Amino acid sequence: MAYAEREGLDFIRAIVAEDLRAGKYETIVTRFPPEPNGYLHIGHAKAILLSYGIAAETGGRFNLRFDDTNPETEDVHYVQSITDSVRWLGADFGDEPLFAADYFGQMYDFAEYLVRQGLAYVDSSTDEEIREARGTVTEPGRPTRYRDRPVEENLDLFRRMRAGEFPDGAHVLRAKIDLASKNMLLRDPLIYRIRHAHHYRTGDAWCIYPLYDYAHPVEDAIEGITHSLCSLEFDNNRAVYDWVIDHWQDYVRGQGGTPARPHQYEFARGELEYTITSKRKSLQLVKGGYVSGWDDPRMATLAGLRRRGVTPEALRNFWDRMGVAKFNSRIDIGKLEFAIRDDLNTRAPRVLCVLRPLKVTITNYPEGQTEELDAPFWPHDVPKEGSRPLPFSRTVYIDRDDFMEMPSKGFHRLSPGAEVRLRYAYVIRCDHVVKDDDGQIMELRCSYDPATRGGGTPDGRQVKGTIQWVSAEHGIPCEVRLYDRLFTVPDPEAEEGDFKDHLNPDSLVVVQGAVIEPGVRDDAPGSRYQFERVGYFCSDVVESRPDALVFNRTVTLRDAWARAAEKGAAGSGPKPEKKPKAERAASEAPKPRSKAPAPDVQRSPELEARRARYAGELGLPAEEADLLSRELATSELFEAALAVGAPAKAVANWVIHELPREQGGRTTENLPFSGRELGELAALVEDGTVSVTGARQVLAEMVKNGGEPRDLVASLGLQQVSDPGALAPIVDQVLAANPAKADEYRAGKTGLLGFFVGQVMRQSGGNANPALVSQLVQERLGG
RNA sequence: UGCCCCCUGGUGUAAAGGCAGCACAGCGGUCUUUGGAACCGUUAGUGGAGGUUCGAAUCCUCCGGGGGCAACCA
Repeated sequence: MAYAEREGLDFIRAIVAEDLRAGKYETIVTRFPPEPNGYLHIGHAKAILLSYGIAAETGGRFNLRFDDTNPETEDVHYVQSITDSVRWLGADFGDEPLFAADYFGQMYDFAEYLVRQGLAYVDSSTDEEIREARGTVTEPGRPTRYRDRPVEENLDLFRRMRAGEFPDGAHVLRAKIDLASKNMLLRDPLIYRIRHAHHYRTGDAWCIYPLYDYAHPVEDAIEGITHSLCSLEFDNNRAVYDWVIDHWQDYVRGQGGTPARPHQYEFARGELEYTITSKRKSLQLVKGGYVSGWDDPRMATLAGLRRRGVTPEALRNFWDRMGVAKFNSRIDIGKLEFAIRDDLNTRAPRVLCVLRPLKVTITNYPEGQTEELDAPFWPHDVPKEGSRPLPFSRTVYIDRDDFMEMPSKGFHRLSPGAEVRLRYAYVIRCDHVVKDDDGQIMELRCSYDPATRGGGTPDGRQVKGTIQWVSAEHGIPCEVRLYDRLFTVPDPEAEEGDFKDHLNPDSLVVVQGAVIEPGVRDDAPGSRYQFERVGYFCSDVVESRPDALVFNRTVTLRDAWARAAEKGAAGSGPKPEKKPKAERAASEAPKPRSKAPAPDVQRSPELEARRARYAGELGLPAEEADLLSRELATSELFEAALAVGAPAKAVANWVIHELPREQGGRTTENLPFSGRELGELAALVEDGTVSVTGARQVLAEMVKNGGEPRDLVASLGLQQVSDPGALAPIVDQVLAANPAKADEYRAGKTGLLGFFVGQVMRQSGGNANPALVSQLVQERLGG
């Protein structure tokens, strides 16, 4: 992955690339922090692969850290399965996983520090009291009567909590942040609670346990994590994360250390159509016997996928192709299937297996004769070597689906009187259909063409169909498990009622009595194959044995014939309508308004008066008057800028449209320049001294370091060039350098105007008059 | 209901204010001893309305839609 260029990188990798470029970190450290209370699923794979991938690509480190701060739900059994899955995926986390529980001592010490700093307090309210005092989304919270406890009392109580003097729930430790915050999570979050519970790792050493919002940032800081990646729903938690980290830094510095400064970034978790990932619901499937266990090949768990025959590489490629963004979606299951096929195509040797055997007697093949045909394991386009001898005899099995007594149009396999090729063997013709008394087809009597040994047709005749077969005498019976999607609807959890109502009754079809070529008998458990024309399979690691082979279908082959047949079938129409991405089209879309309505903004009388003056006396549009008078700081800035003398409209544009872009995270109050400078900048644009493009560069510099606009224009060399005589040569040069594009433009691709203007602007160092350039380009190109 | 995040073809995504591109799916074709694979071609998109700008998917505003937050879970 090219970190030198950020183009094409997902937004998180772009941030990492930028941090690396800026020298913010020497090495990138990421982590995957599962709670050991369940199995990993395919969505976790995305998170693991993202964090691990970034570390690997940048030569950094990746930690697997168990976030085991809740003794009541966690178990060492999950530690094992999660560790196995992460290793299987190929995410290298060093020798051993890490455990949050190992940091309990440091977390406790830091908590005492917070107490001593007056940043945390022991609240002895009941949980209902705390919840009630927290307020609601529309009302601020209120302090409980313990919020202003003296530091010494807090410290004493906290130490006694830790010493085990109190029962569960008697007290909690809370961070003292802001009870009135619009962000509910900042309303004095709980950071420690009392739980006299046995912890799978620390035993009974602790009876107080830290909560997520406190524990997680501390864990990250202790490990020196640089980029802490998590899913979107933790967005609101980032404010607490940063609060904790900020104080952690003070704490560590106070001890003479140099603290790490991790940052949290959120991305959309990966969800897949036709699967569920909820721990609770998955457990229902397991407990209720709907599946055989957490590693049932139909489960979206990594254990299940693995048993189904999916490789880690397929998963890696899949998630790589999916990318990373901030939009929650459910991914088309077909994309996963593609990635699996794409991977297995070059990985799985081809073998012959007949799922539903139909006996074929080759009447002109000598009774008792056997011969061995050489059959390659790989098709011509897979660059791998190897073949095996395939025994052929007078009686073979073919799949019942490959014979049609009354062939439909376009069917080119076997039917009465027709020819088909037995893969790697001979061309046969069906002479006679043998039926039982009920009319069931029992056997086909065919003749073979000895000249076609190996499958070729020396006479050049066309044999369109080629089918798989197995010698009856040599083939070995086996069980084949055909797995399909577990649910019949793309989003089972979103459906009304019980998600189990949407279980696919055909998600597992067990085929007994299939017959496979003998060569596979002693292959290792878990071996993967393509059963030619059928699909990708692997032998089941748990239940397959040489004398009782069991194969799991990983994925079917893409099947153009089946698709065409389905399409031709009576009125089957387009496939089940997909749920629109978002029911966005409120089709009776109402009221296009010419002017956006001013929202209800509570304004002080003073600001209200200003709004009226901006709209009236200054003649600004209502929307701009509204925007300028919402906050005092903005209004003050505007007024000061106005005093310089530039037109109100121009000044308003800079305050409303240009400043926010450059402002970044800074608040208007904290800008290193005042309204006067902004007004002067606007004036410089008005009198043509600098172009808007150039002025934006000046503004960016002003936001960063302050300064006088006029001086900056000079020092940055941004005096606008509006002389056609000076610009024309550059325009001509750009046009001459891109003759093909010029032709395209003349042919009607007018979108290229922006390209040409952009090129000229770049070559002129950003100080050409863009309107003039645009005009020049259009003149030259006959626009 | 307050705050926060998000919205690009059917699907997943790219484009740091300057050519809307890639992949899957679809459709059509070539090739083929797998109705597989590969290859070629092709359909289709910036939620809406305003604004800023020479130029907007990108910046501003409003509207619409999706998601998150009022656990002593993570």
